[in-house]
Amino acid sequence: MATIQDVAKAAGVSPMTVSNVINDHPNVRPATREKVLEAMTRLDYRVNVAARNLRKGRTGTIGLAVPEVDSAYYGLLAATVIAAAERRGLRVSIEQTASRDNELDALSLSRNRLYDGLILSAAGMGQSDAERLRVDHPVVILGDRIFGGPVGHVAMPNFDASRAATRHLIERGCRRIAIVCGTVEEVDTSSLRIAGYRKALEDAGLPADRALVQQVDRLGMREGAERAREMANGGLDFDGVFCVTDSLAMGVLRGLADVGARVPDQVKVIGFDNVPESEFLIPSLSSVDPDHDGMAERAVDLLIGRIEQTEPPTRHQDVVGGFSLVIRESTGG
Amino acid sequence: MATIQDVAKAAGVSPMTVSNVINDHPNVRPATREKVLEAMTRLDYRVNVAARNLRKGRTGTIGLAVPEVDSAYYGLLAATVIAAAERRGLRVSIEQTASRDNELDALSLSRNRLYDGLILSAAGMGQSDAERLRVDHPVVILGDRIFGGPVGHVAMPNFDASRAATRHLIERGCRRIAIVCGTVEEVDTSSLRIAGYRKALEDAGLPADRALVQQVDRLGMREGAERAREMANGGLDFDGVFCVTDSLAMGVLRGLADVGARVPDQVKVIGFDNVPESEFLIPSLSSVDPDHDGMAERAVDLLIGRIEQTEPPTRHQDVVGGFSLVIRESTGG
DNA sequence: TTGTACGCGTTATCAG
DNA sequence: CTGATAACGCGTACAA
Repeated sequence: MATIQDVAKAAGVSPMTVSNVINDHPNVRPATREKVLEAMTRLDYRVNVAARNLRKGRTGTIGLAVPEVDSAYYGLLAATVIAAAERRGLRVSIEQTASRDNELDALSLSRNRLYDGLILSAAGMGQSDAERLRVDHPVVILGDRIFGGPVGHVAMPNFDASRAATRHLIERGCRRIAIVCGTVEEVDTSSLRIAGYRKALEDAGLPADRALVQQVDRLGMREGAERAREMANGGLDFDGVFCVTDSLAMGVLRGLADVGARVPDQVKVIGFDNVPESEFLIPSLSSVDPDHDGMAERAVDLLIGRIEQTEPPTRHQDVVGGFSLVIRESTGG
Repeated sequence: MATIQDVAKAAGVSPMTVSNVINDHPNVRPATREKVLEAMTRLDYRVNVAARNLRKGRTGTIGLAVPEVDSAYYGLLAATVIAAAERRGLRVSIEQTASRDNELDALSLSRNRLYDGLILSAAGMGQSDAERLRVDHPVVILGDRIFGGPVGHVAMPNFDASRAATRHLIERGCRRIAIVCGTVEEVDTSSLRIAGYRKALEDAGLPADRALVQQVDRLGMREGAERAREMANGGLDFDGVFCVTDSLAMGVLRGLADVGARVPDQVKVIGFDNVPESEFLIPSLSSVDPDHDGMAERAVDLLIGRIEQTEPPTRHQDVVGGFSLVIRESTGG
């Protein structure tokens, strides 16, 4: 593999000149530039990014750490972040954190030195881990659970959006509304969404029946389907379901179909995330549409601010995204 | 940011000893090791991966380049490759190629020097690009289109699986079977799947009606839905649809619902990829289940072989994966 | 336009 | 056997 020195020698110039050509620096005579370019193609030269990164201390790449790469939501999130970063001239490398011990690996792991900064979509991280985030590397959390840590933080409008989603079900005539959510340990996505759900019930003067709060281990389709069947077969009385993710909702729709419950006639269902699939389900799924683009933009901007040092790296920043409701067939369209 | 020198100084040893401690090399007395570890925590030392990579010429990470990160199939693919690589002690960084000029960027781009090797899931790449793959870097193509290039290649069982899928529709009584596929330019996924489809029709003595070959720009849900509606509204006579991806099939199911066509009674639908969503659709989607795990394993193994130089880096290797049919409601399963 | 030092960890070589 | 010293990987900032 040819080095910049080889090219320099072949072109009869100094390594520095080759570097100048590569980086489109001015002050290189056209003739010289030609010679260098010719030598580069002849030797099939490629810059050694490791060397460049080492010297520059910058990589032009940010990392995006997500719990899973194979869920609709995180796929959407990744695509949105990539688009936002690209508009700002940054590349994105995605890494999956799930199979490793925990998300903190992605931070503490020296690996983050390969990135100018890291956007971390937290899932299994708790408040207690917040302090461990006190790294000198630029980090922005995209998601929930972490509050007040020394990092940037772009959060979903969990409470308000969940309240709105639940209110929508109420407006459509539901009186016994279940929520399917994750197990609640501390302040996290599920607990905030439950709070919004409860608030909406309270606003409407509906009783909060604990039996209607259905917690599952994973927020996946399978868990949604199983739980929906259990709810129906177990004789639970409900006429609406608010699912804290669309994946859960997809499963719930399927589970309800399995037990012969008609949606939206007998049960109305609304999800959260508005993943692309929602529009094409049968019935199509009503969902909370968080402002994915806006949140991704904000996350990238926050991160750039930290990278550029315009923000003290350990300062806390908090941003909450907007949302809208997308009403489709599953709530009577 | 502390360097290894700083740690050495703080611990009163040489940088070399620190390096030995970091890398668990023997020949370090426990007492010395302790001193070094203490200094490391005290200074909050993190190895500079850029420097290490530069020196070692290895990163322990492979790249995975996919056209999109937000489709069910590529998400699944990524998760599978990550799992396979992890079993072999390799990390995976995912990059999206779609928004850039073309997949070749991922190769020619110097960036690949950050990875020990690259698994490239080709989509827009044609035979003509094959030669440009003649890089000295370890590359394995996971997908289709490229044949005989100087790279490893793990292909889907396109022909056989498509034939089997179509045959399945025939066995279920379909006589007018449409195929929804991508636009065909050269030897690619769609053309191979069309060939398998045609072969199955031929085997059964069914005529090949060109009107039943429905080509769409993108293999996405929206395109599937639109096309299904057009087919039905346009008066096309069909009682079965083979979609070359599950995403297309999801859209087709939705499009058929829009026009009131009952699946599987009036029209049977089968997809390709067996993405996780398929199981939970209503109706659940029959699909070709390629041996994702096996293919990912093979791809990673091929790549490792090239990285370890046990294979000449420019040698061509070809592997075709296995498959099975998963029969669900959409074909009367 | 070029020489030189530098970024930082590791490999090779050498001394205790 | 433990540890130190020096050179190296390769591209770039800065002074010349």
